[in-house]
Amino acid sequence: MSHKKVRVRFAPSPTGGLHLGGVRTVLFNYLFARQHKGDFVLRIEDTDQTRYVPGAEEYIYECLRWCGLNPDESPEVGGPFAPYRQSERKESYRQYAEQLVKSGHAYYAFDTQEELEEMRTRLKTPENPSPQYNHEVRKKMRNSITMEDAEVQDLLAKNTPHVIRINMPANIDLTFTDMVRGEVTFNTSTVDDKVLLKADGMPTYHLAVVVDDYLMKITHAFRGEEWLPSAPVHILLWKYLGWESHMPEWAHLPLILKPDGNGKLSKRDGDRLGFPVYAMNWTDPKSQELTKGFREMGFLPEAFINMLAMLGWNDGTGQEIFTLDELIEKFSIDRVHKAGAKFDFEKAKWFNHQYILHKDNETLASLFQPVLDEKGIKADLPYIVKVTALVKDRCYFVNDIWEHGFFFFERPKGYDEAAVLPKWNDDKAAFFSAWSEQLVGLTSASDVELENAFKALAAERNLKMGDVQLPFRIMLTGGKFGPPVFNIVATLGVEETRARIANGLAAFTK
RNA sequence: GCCGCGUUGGUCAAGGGGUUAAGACGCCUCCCUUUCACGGAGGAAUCACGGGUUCGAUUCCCGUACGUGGUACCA
Repeated sequence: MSHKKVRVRFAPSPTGGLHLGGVRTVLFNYLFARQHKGDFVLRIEDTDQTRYVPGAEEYIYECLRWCGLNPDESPEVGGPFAPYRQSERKESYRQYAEQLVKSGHAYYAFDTQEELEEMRTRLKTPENPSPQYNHEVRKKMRNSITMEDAEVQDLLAKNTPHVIRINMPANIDLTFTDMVRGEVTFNTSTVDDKVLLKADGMPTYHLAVVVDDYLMKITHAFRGEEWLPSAPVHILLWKYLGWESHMPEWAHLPLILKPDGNGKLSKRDGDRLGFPVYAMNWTDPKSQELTKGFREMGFLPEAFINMLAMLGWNDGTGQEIFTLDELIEKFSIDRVHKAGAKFDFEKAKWFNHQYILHKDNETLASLFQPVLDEKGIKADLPYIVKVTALVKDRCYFVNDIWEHGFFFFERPKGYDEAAVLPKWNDDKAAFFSAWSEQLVGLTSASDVELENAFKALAAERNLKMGDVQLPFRIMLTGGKFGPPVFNIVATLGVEETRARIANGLAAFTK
């Protein structure tokens, strides 16, 4: 078992944007595979044809590319176990379902939707609000257990719509070991006769996941905790199909919850609370509704991944910033938390901030350039790099470079007059005129030289630095913000600075 | 309702029979800075409750409460 090559899979159904919990599942799969020199496969679980959403599959590929978590095998890149799209494997499932019928572990059921509904409403009581099609109920339904063999054969011969259901044992305790939770026990009496093969011939998730994990030689299965209650179905299927010794080890990952309580985080919460839930922007092809993504919000993929890794896992040392390679090296499934975690967007922002702080200015600047392009502002890269270096300290997102440095690209549209006017006087106006003249000779001065010259001039005219530096800043930026004044001057250049002094002087001297 | 899983500051969490119960985010104070950040130093704030077991439980066991997931021909 231990010498088997590790193979893991991420198996999303292409029904919309990829949720951050999904990306975390990808991450854990990926880390585990890389750490064990194994394979990471992407399998598309598109067995529900009624939920097919165009574009969702391509979106998933793009997400994984952006995150840098590329699969070794997938519908896109192929692989030795192709096809990787379950709809294309349709034909392979029926035989296994039939095999289960033959061995008595499954049966044909001919109940119509209406009959099922009727059964549920009839059996529904306050004590049992959701009646299940189980070992008791099946005795009163239309299936190959209650009907005569001849009748069943007849219905089958006439192509009567039917499903195949698992025949859950009435009362056995099923225990298995989960890598995250340890021993977990279920009694089969509490689980229903799940449909294995639908009337349209497609398998349900329950059958497909077992058959494909077997066929694709999956050794470890990671999935969200919401799957835990159906684990007994899957385990029994492995057993009934005769593959028990090949069954993967299970790991049910804790859920990511809403920040304000009450359930799993959903895309609606993002809209409601103002942060992304999907990895990238997703536009619903039907409604054209746009759901915002982390990528477009200005998250760096490394930061996004790092943040996700810490949601439910830590290495025990207190370290929080990890490169992907470090994560591959240090990740361990026994250090995955059992309890769900409320998502904290403030912490997510902090991660991105850390990555921005340590990212080189050239990369940041080129990521920022499109923002300028969009605004129709032309600036060359070296200049953007200088600006980036000056403002990145206060940026949580790449896009924030604009918010904190817009005045490097356009002149102030207005001034914080309340901060200047009350203390404005002729002496100060004269000082700035003189300073502007002096600047002509300082075209290649450094920020420090500029500051010294400014200080000397102020002293000469009996003005305190504090009295003139703030007005100067406001002339240049419009307000009480931005990097150190003389860095701004050095970046803007003498010519532009003089123009702004002139404008400021005009505005303040009314 | 039933079944499963869980519960350490507001949030993420380390720890796991004897500790001043780490650390991070956020919040607050101060220093640096004649803006704001960055950086630095501090601060407030935690073992859900009740029973056991034990010389001793935050830690182990059992209950309760609460949270969360499932209970589909969805995944």
